[in-house]
Parts: sequence; structure tokens; C-alpha cells
Amino acid sequence: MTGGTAGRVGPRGRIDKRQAILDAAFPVFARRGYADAGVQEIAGEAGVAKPTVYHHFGDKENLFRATMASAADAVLADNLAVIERLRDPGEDLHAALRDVAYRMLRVCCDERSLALRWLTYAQVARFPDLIEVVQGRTAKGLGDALADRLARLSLSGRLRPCDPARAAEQLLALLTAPMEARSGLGIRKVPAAERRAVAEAAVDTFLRAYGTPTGSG
Amino acid sequence: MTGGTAGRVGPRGRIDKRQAILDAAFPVFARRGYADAGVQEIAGEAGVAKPTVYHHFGDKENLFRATMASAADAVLADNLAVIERLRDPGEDLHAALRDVAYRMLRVCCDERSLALRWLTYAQVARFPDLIEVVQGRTAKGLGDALADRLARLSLSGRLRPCDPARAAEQLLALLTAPMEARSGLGIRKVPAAERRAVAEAAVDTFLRAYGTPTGSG
Amino acid sequence: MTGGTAGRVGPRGRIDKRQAILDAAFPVFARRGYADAGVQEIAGEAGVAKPTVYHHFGDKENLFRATMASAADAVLADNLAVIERLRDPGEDLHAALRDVAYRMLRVCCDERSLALRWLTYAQVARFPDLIEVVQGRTAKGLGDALADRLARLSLSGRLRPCDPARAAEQLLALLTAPMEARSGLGIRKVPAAERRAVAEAAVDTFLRAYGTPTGSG
Amino acid sequence: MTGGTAGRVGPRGRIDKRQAILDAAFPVFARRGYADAGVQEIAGEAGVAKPTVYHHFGDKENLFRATMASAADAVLADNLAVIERLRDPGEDLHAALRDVAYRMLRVCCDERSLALRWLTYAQVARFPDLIEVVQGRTAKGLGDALADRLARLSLSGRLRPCDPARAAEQLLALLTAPMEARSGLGIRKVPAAERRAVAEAAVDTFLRAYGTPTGSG
DNA sequence: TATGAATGAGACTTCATTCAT
DNA sequence: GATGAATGAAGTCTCATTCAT
Repeated sequence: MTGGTAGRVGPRGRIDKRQAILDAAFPVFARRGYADAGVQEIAGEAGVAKPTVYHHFGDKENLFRATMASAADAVLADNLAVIERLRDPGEDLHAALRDVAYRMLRVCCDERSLALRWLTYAQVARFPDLIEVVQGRTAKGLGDALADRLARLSLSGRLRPCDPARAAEQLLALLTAPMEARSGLGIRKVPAAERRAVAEAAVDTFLRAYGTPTGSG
Repeated sequence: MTGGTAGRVGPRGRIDKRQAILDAAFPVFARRGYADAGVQEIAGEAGVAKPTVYHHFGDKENLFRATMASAADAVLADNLAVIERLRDPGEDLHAALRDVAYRMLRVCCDERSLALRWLTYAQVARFPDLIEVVQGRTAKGLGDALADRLARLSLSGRLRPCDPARAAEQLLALLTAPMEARSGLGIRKVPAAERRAVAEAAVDTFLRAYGTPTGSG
Repeated sequence: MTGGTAGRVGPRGRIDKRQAILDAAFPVFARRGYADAGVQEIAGEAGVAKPTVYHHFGDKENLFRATMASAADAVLADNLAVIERLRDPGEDLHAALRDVAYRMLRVCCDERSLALRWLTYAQVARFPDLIEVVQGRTAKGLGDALADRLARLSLSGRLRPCDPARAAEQLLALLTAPMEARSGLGIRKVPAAERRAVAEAAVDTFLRAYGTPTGSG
Repeated sequence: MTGGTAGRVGPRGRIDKRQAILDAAFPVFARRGYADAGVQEIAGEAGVAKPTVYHHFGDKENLFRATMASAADAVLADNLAVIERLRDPGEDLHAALRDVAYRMLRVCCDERSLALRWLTYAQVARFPDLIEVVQGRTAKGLGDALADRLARLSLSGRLRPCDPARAAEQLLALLTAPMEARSGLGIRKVPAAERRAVAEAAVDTFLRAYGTPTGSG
């Protein structure tokens, strides 16, 4: 009842504008790339004046870093939510994995995830430290969480004894790399059916290599 | 017979300058990225004047496309040379695959390959058609050639019956994706031992999924 | 009565801050020049926030004027103190003049005096009225006081009959102009010996033109 | 006959534009001061585009330096032309000196000379090396030339034996310093009569100190 | 009263591109 | 065919100044 809408001014003004800038910046960077994204345009889409952006972030590089970190946080949260489904896989492990795999592909291929990867790749030369920030909050966090799930499955005998980190790394590889190639780095829209096929193929190969005779049945 | 040295002027002068520009352009684009690479700098490194670049390539976009295509050709040639080794795998299939895998990782991680991927990713928004050009000459060409080898191996009973394209896709995935993650998109230098471990793990999983009981022994 | 320390808040707080701003402003203007001196920096050095400066002085121009007037007052006070020494020159007029001349040169070349002159010159186009304020409080006041002394000396027969204003003007000219040239507008540090030589030469020439056969002996 | 008008294009284009920029820059700097003079405005008055200015001078600082040097050259040339008149002073030395002094005051007080001094003063903090450039080409050159003339006069017995450099320095001091004070650093327009009076007073004092009984008669 | 936040205007500088030689 | 010179457009960043607390 005390409100909380962004339009309010006052002590909340600062934090609201800061977040508004971050929210506006990511799509612009994603559209234009770092070098071609104008601070002017970002400010415009955020509904603030250009100097306000500089007031909050100092310069364009800083703004970019903050934007990327913010986006990476959001992407990781989505991915982790999907993986949670492996905590209780039910009786049919194959089906459960397939389901999670398919959902992960959807998350990995949504606009925001792809843009995040583009931008990271694109600016790796200019912002080498960005890799740690982004990878740490996406691939690494995702891999760790997945490895946790796989370790449990291995302990409970539903996967063969193995290094769960390696297994997680490879399952992710089987999912993301083909998807990346087929989607033309995200340019081509991959139909749901094909996405499902990729997930199925990845899980199939994964279980052939890591499954137990009885685990998936 | 009148000479083919680059410095000479004459009938070859034009084509030589064109190639000199291409050769100079790729490192500059790789260092600075497309937007930050100045035509001035490229011309300077090629030893020509700026208008000469425009004379040959029309504009910066065209120059970029030509540069990327040229680099992609070179990368593909390197990769194909490696895969040729699978034409006669010898008795120990596991060892042969491991050897090829390791060599492919080396090729995929050299400076030129990485720069090519960076630039492609970075400019995918501005040059969507570049993906076809680059992927067609690298990933696709590589996948096709690898599928050919795997099909032969399957037919000869050393791999289980399978879709060779899918198998090739997954083998490449198991190789490149972990490598990409570990190398921090190429920023971190991955030691040879780790590269070897990635190759070994990939081949191991691949053969568990696609091998035959007698194929690799 | 409740205290007059600067740090205290209360009735004196306002006037203290005002003076703190003035004291901080002059060195900043002197370092950077009017256009390049930022209100931000001045506020920072004064230990107040930017709007406080605007609260007290309205705008930058006003702040500049107030700062210059304050500095000019201080410089004039120093100069007048020196000239007072001519009130009772003693028996050796030459020596007394030489002594006063030397001291005046020292005052004219201290950091604050130079900065005041720089800034006046520099902003004469933008603040034409500043000249009256500054000159009125420095050169003019100094000339008048000196003329008074010289008139007395002329009346008492120690200088030949003359227009004391003109004599003062020329004595100051013989002192300041060579000094200005030699010091490179104050950039070069003039050694005390050279300063002394300039004073001696000025007084020598002055007494040749304005002295009486018996006046200086 | 081959022409030489500024409007011509071709090989002469470069040098013409360069000079046009210099000629346009000085008045703008003089009007606005260094910081407030916009490269845009300078380019506009020179009839060229802004990048052309940067093409020729690199940056604003360089442009300023070149502009000041060019103006200093012109001012020195004017002053030297005046002093040449002392080469053959004629019978009435007093009259000759007075004439030269008056003409020098006119040169010293013309718009260009004053602007040159303003700008030098104003920017002495930011361009300390400018002082050498400007003073070297104006005050120093003028003092040397004047000293030469005075030395001749001393040798021929029309001035008493003296250090000509010191004499020149003091004559210039007696001329410029009062003028500077009276003109309010050039802001006030000094009437010709007053200028004449200053010259007369300076020469009078100078000859009292440096003349010989018969020299001026 | 003193301040953090916000703004509108404008500065310098660089770049891709095109004439005229 | 190759080049020095010139340009129009645009971008990042800073500053003096003013609300609203």
C-alpha cells in the first residue's frame, strides 16, 4: 500500500533509475553490440537523461559490465530452476532427463541467454574479465548444480559410478554445442521438434555412456 | 617468369595488394573487433593508402566479409587435414580417435580459429549471413567430413550402427564445448595435459555410446 | 558567545562556510583558470556540496568575482605595508628606496599576486569590470600611496620638483615591467640576486631622473 | 601570373587552408579565450570543416600553439619596423625618441598585440612553454633590437656610457607599464593625446637618466 | 540549511567515405 | 590505379545549474 511503483520519486528514485538503466541497457547492447550501442539511446529507452547514466555508472565500460552481470544473474536463476526438477526424478530417469534437457535448451536459446553469450564472445578481447563474471554466473553455476544432481543419481545407483563434474560437463556439451551449431549461433529459429530431438539424442548418448542397465527403467 | 615477388609492380601488383590488404585486415579485426578496427590502421599495416582499400573492397563491410571468408578457408583446410587421419585408423580405434581428437582441439584453439569464432559471434547481429559463410566452411565442413569417416567405421563394424551425422555432431560437441568453457572462450591458455584429458574423456564417452564390444580392441 | 570555532554549527556556520568556499576557490581558479575550474572541485576542496556553493554565490561568475575581490584585498594590504617604510626614509634616500623597491618586488612576485594578475588578464574579456575591482585595489592603491610618499620627499627637497603621480607611475614601471619580463610572467623563478639587481637599476635610473644633487647623500 | 588567390584548389589547397585556419583562429581565441573558443567556430570562420582543422593541427592545443606563434611573428615584425627609425635619428634625439616611442605604443596597443598578451597570460598555467615562444618573438626580439640602437647612440656620444640592454629594458618599461595600467589591460581605449603624453614622459625620464648634456640638442 | 540526484547543452575528437590529383 | 586532403555524422563525456529531500 505504500506503493513501490517505479514512477515514484524520492529516496527510491535513485535505485529505481539505476535499475531502469540496467534494464534498458541490455536490449540495446544486444541489438547493436557494445561499440555501436549509444549511451544516448540507452538513456532514452530508460527514460533518463544521458548524464544520469554517467552519474550512476561512470562510463560506458562500467555500464556494460554492470549490465552483463545483471543479465547473467537472471539467466542463471532460470537455469537453476530447471535443474531443480532433477532433485526428484521419479521412476523413469530417461524421461526425467529428457524433460530437463528440453527445458534447459529452451532456456539456453531464449533471447536473453543468446544475447548474453553473443556479447560475451564479442567483447572478450576488450573485457577479458567479463568472462569470469558471466561464465561464473552461468555455465559454472549451472555445471555445479547439475553435477550435484548427477552425483546423487550415481550414489543411488541410477547412474554408473563416475566423476559427476565430468558427466555434467559432457551432458551440457551434448546439449548446447549441437544447439548452437543448428541455431546458427541463435540466428536461425530452431523449431521445438528439432530442439526436442537434440535433447533426446543428447540424453540417449549420455545414458548409454553413464547409465546402468536398471537405472533408467 | 618475370618474377612473382610481391614487391614488384605490374600485372600482379593489383592482386598482390589485394591479398596484402586481406592478410593485414584479419589480425586487426581480431585485435580490435569490427567496429573498433579502423580502415586507416588496416591500410597502414598493409602498406597502402586508405583509398586503395576502398578501391578494392568498396566499403568496410565488404572488406570484413572477404577477410572472414579468407580466414575460414584456411581454418577449414587445417581441420580437414587432421580428420584425414581417420581414413585408416589402424587396429586401435580408441587410440586413433584420441589422437585425432587431440589434434582437432589444438587446431580449434589456435589463435586464428579463436579469432574467427570471436568475430563471427561478435558480428552475428550485424552480418547474419556471415554465419553461413563461416559455419559452412568450418563446422559444417568439418562435421560432414567427420561423419564420412564415422560412417565407414560403422559400416565396417567398428562402431555400432548409427546416424553418422548425429554421431559426428556429438563427438564434436564433446570436444569443443568443454574446451570452450575451460579456455574461457580462448582467453585462458589451456595446458596440453588438460587438453589431452578433455580429448580422452570425449573419446571415452563417445565410444561407450557408439562403440562395439570388439570395435576398439 | 557560545563559541567561534569554525567547526561549530550555529549562527557562525553560514559565514564560515562562505569564507571556506572563498578560500578554497582562489587556488583552484589559479591552478585551472576560470573556464577549467569546476564548481565541483571548488566545493570539494571547501568541504561542502556543490549546491551549497550556488546557495551562497548564485553562479560561477559571482563566485569568481567575490574570490578575486577577496584576493585583491589581501595583496593590496601587503603592498601598502611595504610602502609605509618610505614614511621615514632616513638619511640615505637611495638605500631606503632600494630597500622598499626590493621588498615590493618580492610582494609582486609571490604566488598570490601572480595568480591574481594571471586571472585578471585571462578573464579581462569576459569580466571587463573585474579590472576596475582588481586594479583599483592593487595598482591604483599602490600608486596613490607611493605618490603620497614621493610628494613628501619632493616637498622636503629630497626629490626634484615633479608630478608625484607620474613619478610613482614610472618608478613602479621600472620595477614591475622588467620583473615581469624576466620572470616569464611568473613562470620562471627569479633568484633573489637578480631581483635585487632589478631593484637597484630601477632606483638608480629613478634617482638620476628625479633626484637632487644633495637628496640622496 | 600563375595565380595565388586563396580560392584556388589543388596542390596549393593544403597550404592555403592551413593559413586560413590560422588566420581565423586568432580572432576567435582572442574573443573567447582558449577554453571557450570552439573548434567548430574556428573551422566555420576559416571556411573549412571541423575535421580539416584536426587534419592539419592534430588537436586544439596544437592549433593554439601554432596560432600564437604565427601571431607573435606578425607582432614582432611590426615592432621591428618601428625601431628601424632609430637607425638614423637625425639631429634632435629627443624628438626622434619621442616619435619612435609613440609609434611603439601604438603597436603595443593595437588589438592584435593586446590579444596576444591576454592569451599568453591567460594560458600560462596550461601552456608554460608558450611564454618562451611568444616572449622570444616579441619582448625579447624587441629589446634586443632596441638595445642595438641604443648602443650605437651611446658609442656616438649621444647617450651616456651605459649597459644598452638595461637601458632598452627600462625604456620599454617606462613605455609599456604605464600604458598597460592606464588602458586597463587594453580594455579602455586610451586617447592619442594621452598616449602621446605617456611617450613624452617616458622619453623625458629616459633622457634625464641616460642622456648627455649635448646629446639631445 | 545543505545535499544527492538529475538534466540540457555543448565540447573535443574520430571515423568511414569521397574528390581531385 | 593510387593517394593526400577534405568532409558530414556521430559518439563519449563534462559542466553549470536546478529540484526535491
